Amino acid sequence: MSTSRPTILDVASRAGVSKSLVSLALSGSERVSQKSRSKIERAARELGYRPNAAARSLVAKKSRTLGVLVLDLHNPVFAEILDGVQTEVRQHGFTTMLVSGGEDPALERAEIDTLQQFQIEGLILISHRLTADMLQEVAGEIPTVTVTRDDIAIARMDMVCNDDVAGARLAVDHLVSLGHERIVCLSGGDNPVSHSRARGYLEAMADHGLADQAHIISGGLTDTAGYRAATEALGLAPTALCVANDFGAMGAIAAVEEAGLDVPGDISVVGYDGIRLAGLRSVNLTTVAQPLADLGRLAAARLLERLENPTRLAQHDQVSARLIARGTTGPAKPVPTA
Amino acid sequence: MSTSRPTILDVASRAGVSKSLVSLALSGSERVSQKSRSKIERAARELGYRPNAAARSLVAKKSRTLGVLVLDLHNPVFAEILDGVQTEVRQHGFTTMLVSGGEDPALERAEIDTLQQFQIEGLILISHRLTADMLQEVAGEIPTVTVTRDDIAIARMDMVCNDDVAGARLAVDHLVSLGHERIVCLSGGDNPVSHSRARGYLEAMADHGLADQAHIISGGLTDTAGYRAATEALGLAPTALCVANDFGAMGAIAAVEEAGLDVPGDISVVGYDGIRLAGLRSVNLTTVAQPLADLGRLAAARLLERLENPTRLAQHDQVSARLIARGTTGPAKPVPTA
DNA sequence: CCCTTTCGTTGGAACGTTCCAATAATCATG
DNA sequence: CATGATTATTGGAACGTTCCAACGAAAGGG
Repeated sequence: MSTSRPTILDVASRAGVSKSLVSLALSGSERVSQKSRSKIERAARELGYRPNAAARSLVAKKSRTLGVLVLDLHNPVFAEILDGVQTEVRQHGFTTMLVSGGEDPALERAEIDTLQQFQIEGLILISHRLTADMLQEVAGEIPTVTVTRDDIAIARMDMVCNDDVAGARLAVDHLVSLGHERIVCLSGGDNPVSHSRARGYLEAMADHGLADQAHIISGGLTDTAGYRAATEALGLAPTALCVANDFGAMGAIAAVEEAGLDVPGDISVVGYDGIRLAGLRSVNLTTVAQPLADLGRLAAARLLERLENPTRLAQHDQVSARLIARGTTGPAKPVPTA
Repeated sequence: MSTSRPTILDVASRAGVSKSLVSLALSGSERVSQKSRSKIERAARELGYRPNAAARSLVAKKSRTLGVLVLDLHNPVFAEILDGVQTEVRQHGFTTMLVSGGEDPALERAEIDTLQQFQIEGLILISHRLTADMLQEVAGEIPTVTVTRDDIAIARMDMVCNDDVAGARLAVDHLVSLGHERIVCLSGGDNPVSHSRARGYLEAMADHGLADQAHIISGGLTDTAGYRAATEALGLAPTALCVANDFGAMGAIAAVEEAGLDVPGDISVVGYDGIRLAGLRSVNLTTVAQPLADLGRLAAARLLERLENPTRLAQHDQVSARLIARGTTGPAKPVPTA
C-alpha cells in the first residue's frame, strides 16, 4: 500500500541538491549554507523522511545504540535502574535496545547475540545469569558494564554496584539502635548479592558484640521464600528480622502476622532494595534503599566513557545505600527476665 | 583492539566457497550440498561469525524485528503482557526492540521514530499516551496493534483488549453473592480503561436492582489515589469497595485499616488486573484477573498475521477476565436495622 | 586581474548482506 | 556419448547511507 519510505535521494531531488549535501545538512554540519539547509529541512519535513539506521550503521560502523540486558522485567528493582540508564543514554544521543533472557543463561546469551547483530556499540548488563565463560566471551567482543554484580572481574569490563556489605550493616545498626539484639538474618540464598548482604549482617552483629546472637537462615529472593524462612526463624524467638530484599520482607511479614504476632510490636522487619512498592501505604516497609536510578545512570556513563577510550582500565564503582525507616521497625520489646 | 568482526567473505574464503553460497547455507536453503554446508558451518563457527543485521535488513528490506512500546516499565501489568509478546514473537523467529516513553506523548513518538529508523516491520503498543493524530500517523506508516486500549479505532490497526465492562461486572457479582449491597466504586479517573470498568460496575449494580446504591468516586490508578478515594468513600459507609486496579486497591485497604476498620471483616475490597503482587501472602487481594500473558501473545499473533496479509480488515479482540477470590473479600456484615 | 585560500557542494566508493540471472557440475535418458 | 534436466555454485547488482577526494565559485591578497 504505502509506496516505500522516502530515501535521502528523494529529499535531495526535492530540495534540488545532492544526496551528500542532504547527509551533511541533516547531521548538522557547519559547512552548509543557510539557504541549502532550510531547503533541505523543509523537503525532509514534507516527505516525512526518516534516515535508515541500517544503512547508516552499515557504512558508519557506528550504530549509536547500546544494548541493555535486564535480568527480569518483573522485578521493579531493574525497572528503576533502567530509568537511570535511559536518562543518561538519551542525553548523549544514543539509543538503547532492551532485551531480557528470563534468567536463563542460554537465552540471555542468545539475546545478546541478537543485540550484536544490530551492531550495538556497548552492552549494559543489569544483572545476569551468564556463566563466567560467556561473560568473558561477550566482554571480549564488546565494551560491557555490569550493574549489581561484581563477582566476576574481567579486564576492561566496568562494574557498578551497591555496597551490599555496608547496606546490610545499616539495617543492623538501625535495629540495634532500637534496642534489638535477637536479630535474625533471612538470606537470599546462593547468589553473590545475598552473600554480601549476609556478610554485612555478620560483621555488624560482631561489631555490636552480638556475634553469638547472629543467625542466618537461607532462603530466596521471593515473597514465598521470605515467608518460609520467617516461619523457620520464629523458632529462634527473634525480635527483629533482617531480610535479603523487599519482596522477601513482605513474605516474612505475612508469616509473622499469621503466627499471631505484630509487626513491629513484637517483631521488627527490615527489607533491602528500596523498591517503590515498599513505600506504598499498605506496605510501609523499613528498607535499605539503593539509589537505583543513580546506579543505572552511572553504569551508562561509564560505558559511554569507555566508548571514547576503549583501553581504559576497568573501573569498579560502588554506590552507597541509605536506610529508610518506615512502619515495620520499632523499639524492641523488653526481654522477659528469665 | 579486536580487529573488526568477520564478514560473510571471511567465512566464504575460509570455507573455500563463494559468499553467495555461504548466505544460502546459513539461511538454511535446501539447495546446498551436504559437503559445502558442513564446511561453511564449521568455518562460521571457528570465526565466530555473526551476520550483520544492518546489512541484511538493508537489502532484504526485512528486519524480522518488531517494535514494542510499553507505557510504563514500572507497572507489572505491562511486564506480564510483555512476557506473552516475547514468547509468541520468538516462536516466529522475530526479534523485538523494546522502548518506553514514560507516559509522555512526545517522548513516545520520538521512541517510535527511533524504532522506525531500525526498519521494524510492525509495532505493538502496550498501552500508550499518543494523541489520536500521532496514532493515525504511526499506524499509517507501519502495521500496528494496540493492547489494552481500544478507544481510538483506526483502519488496518488491530486491537486486543480485556473486556473491562464484563470484568467489572464480575467484581460486583462476587460482592453481591457475598451479600453486599452498599458497594462503592473507586474509579481510576479519566482514561478509557477506567471508563469501561466504571460502566461495568454501573450495569451490574443496575442488574442486581442496586442502581440506587451505586456510587462512583473518581480517583486514579495509583496506591495514593486509591487511598484518597477510599477515605472519601468511607463517608458513604460502604460494605465493599470495587477499585479500578490492584495498586489502587492496596491504597484503599490502607485507608480502611487506618480508619480502624477491618478488611474484609468490615469492608471487602476487590482490585482489578491480577498482577502477581496481588497474590503475595501479605497482600492476598481479591481481584479481577486479566489473562495478561494471553493478551500479549494474542497481540503478537495478530501483528504477525497482518505482516502476512497487510490489507486484512482490522480485528478487535476481547479476552475475558476471571475473578480470583482471595482474602480481601468476605460476607457482608448484617446491616444494623435502623 | 591573476593567484591562492576558503567555502559550499558534488559524485563515487564503501559498508555487508540478499537476491537474481547465469554458469558449472552432476545425473538421467535415449 | 550426446542431450537435456536437474542440482550446485557463482559473480554482480542492489539496498541507503556516510565518507572522502575533488570540484567550482566566491573572496581575499598582492
